[in-house]
Amino acid sequence: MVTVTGRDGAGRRWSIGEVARASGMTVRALHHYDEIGLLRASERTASGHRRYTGRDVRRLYRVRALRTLGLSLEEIADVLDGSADDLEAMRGLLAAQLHGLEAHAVRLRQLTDRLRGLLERLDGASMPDPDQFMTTLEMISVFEASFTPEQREQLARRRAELGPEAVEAAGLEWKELVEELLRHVQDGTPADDPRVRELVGRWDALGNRFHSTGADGERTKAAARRMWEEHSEELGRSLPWPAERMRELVRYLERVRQAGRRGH
Amino acid sequence: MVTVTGRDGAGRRWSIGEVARASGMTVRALHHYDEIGLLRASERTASGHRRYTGRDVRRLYRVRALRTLGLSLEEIADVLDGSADDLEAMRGLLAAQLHGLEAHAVRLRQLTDRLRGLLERLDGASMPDPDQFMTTLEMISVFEASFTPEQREQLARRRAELGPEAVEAAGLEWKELVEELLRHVQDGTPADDPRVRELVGRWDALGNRFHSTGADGERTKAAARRMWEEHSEELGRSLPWPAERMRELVRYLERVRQAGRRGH
DNA sequence: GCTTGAACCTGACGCGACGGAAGGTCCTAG
DNA sequence: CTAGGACCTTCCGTCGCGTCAGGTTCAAGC
Repeated sequence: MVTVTGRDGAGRRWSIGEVARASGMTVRALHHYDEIGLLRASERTASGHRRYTGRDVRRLYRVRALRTLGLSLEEIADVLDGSADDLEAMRGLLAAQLHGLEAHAVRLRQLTDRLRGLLERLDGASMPDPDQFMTTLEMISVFEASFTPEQREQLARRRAELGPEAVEAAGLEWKELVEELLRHVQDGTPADDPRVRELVGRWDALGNRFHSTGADGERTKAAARRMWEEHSEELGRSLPWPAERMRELVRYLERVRQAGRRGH
Repeated sequence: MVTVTGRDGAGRRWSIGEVARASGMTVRALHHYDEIGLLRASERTASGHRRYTGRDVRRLYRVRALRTLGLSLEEIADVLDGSADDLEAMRGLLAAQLHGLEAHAVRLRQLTDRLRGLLERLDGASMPDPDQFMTTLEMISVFEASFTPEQREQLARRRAELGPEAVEAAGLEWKELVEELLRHVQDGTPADDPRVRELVGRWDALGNRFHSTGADGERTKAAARRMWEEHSEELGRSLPWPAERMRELVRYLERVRQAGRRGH
């Protein structure tokens, strides 16, 4: 008198509401799965009500399990309809999913780190001016758009190697260089004047300290130069000098470097 | 002869294509920002082409910067249109964002851990049967639906405290209990028989080992019992006994416990 | 058989941040 | 004058459902 749940003829049938309550899904979700063909009720009553068989319910449990792993409904349909529950396909899918999630986690970590850093600076009361803060944000945005993630990481490593006081000192030296060069721009000092040539040499050396050597370093330097050329406007706004004068300065720098190459 | 970039009259205008190239956004995105009112070009040519002013471009840079922090366009519009760039509002928004992302990161970690665990089991070759693997997945899904995340963590901690060999031993003891009790079910042993009462006592003690004490532990136990009652079908499928007999066993257990309470 | 309330049905819109295509207008250089 | 590139608006699609709206069916009580 053993009731083997046969291929599909025998056994209980469940209404959509019963299935929903038992599985913790909503009726609407089941409707949706039916619509997209992921899980259709094997039978309908004469009036069109869905009747789910035991097989259907088992399939739903698999769907739900795979959903909690973050798979898309399409991926779930593919693997469930794959030839005889192919374990290899499943393995590949889960591995790919893990890969994607790990990549996502890395980006998330970077984001939270940046947010924490920003909030610290905000809390440090060292930034009382809303406009200055927004401008800092803009600069960060320019910075991020100009370098690849690898280059940014390279720059961060180099800064860490140099240490905070060296970075601070470099900032001060750079400030002096800007002041002096701005005076030369205003005075119309020719681009092949040895004095400005020396100043630009110090400028470039200063920049080099923050780049590593080798082909990667060169590419990073080129990206930095492009950033200055294309975004001197925005970068200038966060500096204590007028943006227009900074643009002129960048153009002047380029002329001095060219004169140096020709003179050599 | 200082050209102060006036309120809005003077200065360059940029076409949408120029702005897109300079900012790294797509023309379509700028159209979208215009549509939703986040960033509209201050002017139009007679024929309807957008002309962006310097102010517009500056706003775009802020939008882009805030987007890289993961804020929604609506949130960005709110802070940018807030009264005079309110720093407090900004702080609150960024703090909330950080909070949300941290919560997201936690869920992501749990997910990747689970995926890694599953893949290890798959690689361990200890699971050659696709159907068995799918059934394991279903059980996980039932398990996760039955307990709150806190309860799951509580159970995991308790298992770790007991150590793997104690868990293994408990599994074996439980298996024996099931076999003996199934025989009593089949033999129709009355629910108040001292032998089954003793067996059920051991069963409950076995379960108690995995729950912590106090109100939390009680709630976890209740959730476990509900899981057994409502999902003996699915749980039974992954066990070496027929589901129907497991269902009978669960009902029998309940009768024995009631008889015990009455007899006392 | 009738009524009533719960359960069920289909169809459609909405969300978020755009991508992409269709079909037309405008601008500029040759 | 013409070609082609830049620009315009409008609309559909994405993903996984939630949430109506408006109608039909079911099960129970009278």
